[in-house]
Amino acid sequence: MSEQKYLENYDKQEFEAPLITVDSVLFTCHEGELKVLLVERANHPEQGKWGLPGGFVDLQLDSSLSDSALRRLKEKTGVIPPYIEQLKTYGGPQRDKRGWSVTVCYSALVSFQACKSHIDSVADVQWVSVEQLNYIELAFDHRQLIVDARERLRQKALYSIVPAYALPEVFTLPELQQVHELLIGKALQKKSFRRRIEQAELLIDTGDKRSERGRPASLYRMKADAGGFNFIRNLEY
Amino acid sequence: MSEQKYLENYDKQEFEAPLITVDSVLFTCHEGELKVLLVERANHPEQGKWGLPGGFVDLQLDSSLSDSALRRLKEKTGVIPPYIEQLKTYGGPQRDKRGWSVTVCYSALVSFQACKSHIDSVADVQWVSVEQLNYIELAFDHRQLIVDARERLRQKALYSIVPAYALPEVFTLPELQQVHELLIGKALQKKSFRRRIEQAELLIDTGDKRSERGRPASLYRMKADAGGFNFIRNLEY
DNA sequence: ATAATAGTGTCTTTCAGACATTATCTA
DNA sequence: TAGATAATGTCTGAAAGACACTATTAT
Repeated sequence: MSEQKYLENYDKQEFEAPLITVDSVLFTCHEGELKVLLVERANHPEQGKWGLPGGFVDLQLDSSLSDSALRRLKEKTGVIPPYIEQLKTYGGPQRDKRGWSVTVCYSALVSFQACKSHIDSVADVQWVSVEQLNYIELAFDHRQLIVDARERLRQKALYSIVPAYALPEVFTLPELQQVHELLIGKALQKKSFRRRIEQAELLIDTGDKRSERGRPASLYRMKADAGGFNFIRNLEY
Repeated sequence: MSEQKYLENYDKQEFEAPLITVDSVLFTCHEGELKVLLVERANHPEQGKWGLPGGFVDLQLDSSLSDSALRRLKEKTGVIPPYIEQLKTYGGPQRDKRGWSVTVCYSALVSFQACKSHIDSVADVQWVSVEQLNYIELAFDHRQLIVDARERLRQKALYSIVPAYALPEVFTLPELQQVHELLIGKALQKKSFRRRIEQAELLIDTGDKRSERGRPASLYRMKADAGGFNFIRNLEY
């Protein structure tokens, strides 16, 4: 049989296939806390529980998996987050009551300000601090996905400045250090932190300063490729 | 409607879903070369081309995605590889002629010896050195999956001794260094390489030595948790 | 002036790079 | 003994940790 004949006769339904979804763990940093975006589930299964933004791939709308993740995040936040990375794919017969299911999980970062107005305007989307997560019942295995995303981001904080994407476009070095400390779960040496960022020339000094109690801090923005830079040596943990 | 009623009425076929497969890039090191396991495709599509070991998830046999990957690798090599890690998931409408498809890709390592007899006994499975890959037409986007797996393993070689899983259970330090050099694509300082492994106490000296031309080399085996260890400082590249 | 926060100076420590030297095997 | 390969000694350099010190604002 030729390949063409094979394709004409191919029946996608011949074998039972898993359900497949794409979910995202979207983090931000606000008021000194690390927060995750949760969505209240409008439909079964797990109706009424809170879970990660995501859903089935739309074969018409989505031309890639990251497209699908970004489409959902845009729906829920009003913006395309500046950082998204594929985390891991989870699959098994138990994680969804409808049957064998697979979810491709993404990890993303956005500033609180970028989506504040959009999120304030809807009732079924909220930022939840990672501390409060323990007191909320989450849908499916989403608690595990958040744990894994957090651990990955923690590693990133040790050898990159990717966490800067959880801040507004313009930020101070002490603010950035705070995000890293939140993720790593440990205080960092101011000097070490600044030194490595300066030496790698990852930030642009805007020339402006921000003042509130004490000496004003210089304001920086990330260079275009700064998110892709990895230090050769990790911070201690 | 109750969740129970919802589940009873749920029709998995209601929405068109992507095809979903699991593929693995299995590496080994043999005769100073890095090699990848390829399988000749018996069926359409891409019949006759060589591709990665993998296939559709079997909802009865597989209880997780890694199960599915390991089942295929066992079929093709006769053994369960000692190292497997999820690499990345690829999805889109173009990568498989049958339609929108997703593949969850794993990266794995095994010693050449462990599966030599099994692989020699079948005609549709072979080790191909990464150099030769350029001259072989590969199915789907498998060339890209191999490139990505190799790049990930290259990174691992800079901060871990995961590449040791591409060697037999017992190996010498010069052998291990050679695998790292193959992956990183650069000669390493003998002293630096040995020092970090010694200091981290990742290997057990078997007490035996292997002799062939020159001073005999000590034989080591990995400690149980050595694959999970990461150095805080990378080798240069 | 004081408190608060931002930012620097500088010494120590850690660990990889470089490369010369020594050790132990076979032919 | 010569050649080959394994393993060590040791100096240098790069970059993080520690922490005291200075700088700049508001009240």
